[in-house]
Amino acid sequence: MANKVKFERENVIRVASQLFWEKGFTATSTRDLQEAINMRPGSIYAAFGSKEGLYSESLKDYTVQMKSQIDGFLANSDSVVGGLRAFVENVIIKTKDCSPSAICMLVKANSEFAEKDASLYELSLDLSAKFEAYLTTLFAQAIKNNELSSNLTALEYAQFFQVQFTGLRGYFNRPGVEQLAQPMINQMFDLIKKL
Amino acid sequence: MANKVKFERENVIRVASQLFWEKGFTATSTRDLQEAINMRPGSIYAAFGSKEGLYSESLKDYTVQMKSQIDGFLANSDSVVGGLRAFVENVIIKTKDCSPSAICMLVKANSEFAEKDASLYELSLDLSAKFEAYLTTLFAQAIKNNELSSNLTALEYAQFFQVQFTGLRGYFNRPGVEQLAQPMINQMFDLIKKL
DNA sequence: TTTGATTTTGAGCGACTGTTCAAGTTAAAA
DNA sequence: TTTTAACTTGAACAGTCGCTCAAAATCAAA
Repeated sequence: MANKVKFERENVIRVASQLFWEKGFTATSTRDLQEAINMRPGSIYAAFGSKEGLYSESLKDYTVQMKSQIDGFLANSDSVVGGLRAFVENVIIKTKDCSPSAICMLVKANSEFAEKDASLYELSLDLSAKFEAYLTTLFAQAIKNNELSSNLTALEYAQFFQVQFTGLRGYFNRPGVEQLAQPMINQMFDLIKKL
Repeated sequence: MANKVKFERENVIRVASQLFWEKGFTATSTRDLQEAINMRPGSIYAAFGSKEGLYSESLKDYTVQMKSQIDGFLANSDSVVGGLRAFVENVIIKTKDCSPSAICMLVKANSEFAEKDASLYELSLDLSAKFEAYLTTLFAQAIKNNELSSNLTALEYAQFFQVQFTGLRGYFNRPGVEQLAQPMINQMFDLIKKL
């Protein structure tokens, strides 16, 4: 054997993720990254292959973090819908100011790569599909628990949730509308229960 | 006097707008633009000052086009809500394949510039606010016409519309979900009428 | 036809891009 | 202690970026 890898891979990816999330893929230069993660080009390219490779890992890690965040709120809630509501409130209200962007990194990726960059476009589609599948299992559980009616399928609830959540995050990506967040989240969950 | 301006300014801006809309500001190079609008650097910089200047004009033109598109649908509809529904269906279903992106250029701008580039960030916020004000006048008319209840203010309807519309456009920015568009638009307008 | 202000051209500037790789450093194995 | 494979470093490469400006082209006015 030989020298161990000095940097902590997970931590590096998390820092890179923050930068990519804030600035987007194209607008983030490798020199920005070098400074943020404190690695020299050679090490970065040995570990991740390319800027695209590092972004790819960052985006994957982002979705993992988001899922585990939701799981956390679900564990501390007595209902699925309550857990999701706590998650939405946390993202839109509580962690708004310490987040690199109000807009979901996955949504930003979908927007930035649409039809262009083959590999990253495919990745963002794939991760989006997997997240929708995950949400669908949650809503299936909510229906099973009689938290929600069976008028809609679990997938339809998941779709409505995504549309509403993405729309709200986009809307609150501007200054001076903070006091509208809670009422609009209330409206969102009122609607979900009445669908 | 002297030589006349050869290019047609409006047309150039419209072509540039398509490119910026598709690729985003950062990922669009001045050489991409040169080719698309068939102008050499000197002419572009004489006419628009900078890449940022051309983008600025493009984004402004985009919102003008969007407004006049809505006005067109309103003129051909017997109700405000009907006109808005025709507009939404046109954007999400009918012109989806001939549009540079499924996502609103203004939303893309809000996402790309958030907290970063001062001037373009301000511009995108300003245009967003003006568009919301425009929408609010439309919903005020709809309430006045008894198309919608007075449970919500015109502004609240406008906010709900934007959240839903933006969310839907983001959701349909992926392949293979086309057949869901009409039902989800129906759901959106059912909800608006029941708010 | 000549004039002259205006517009267009495109070579090219300096800065920055993603990436490479030879040389240096590290620490487990011998 | 020496060896050696793994890892880190940072100068530097070729290409692209936004942009400039001297020279050429253009055309209304004289």
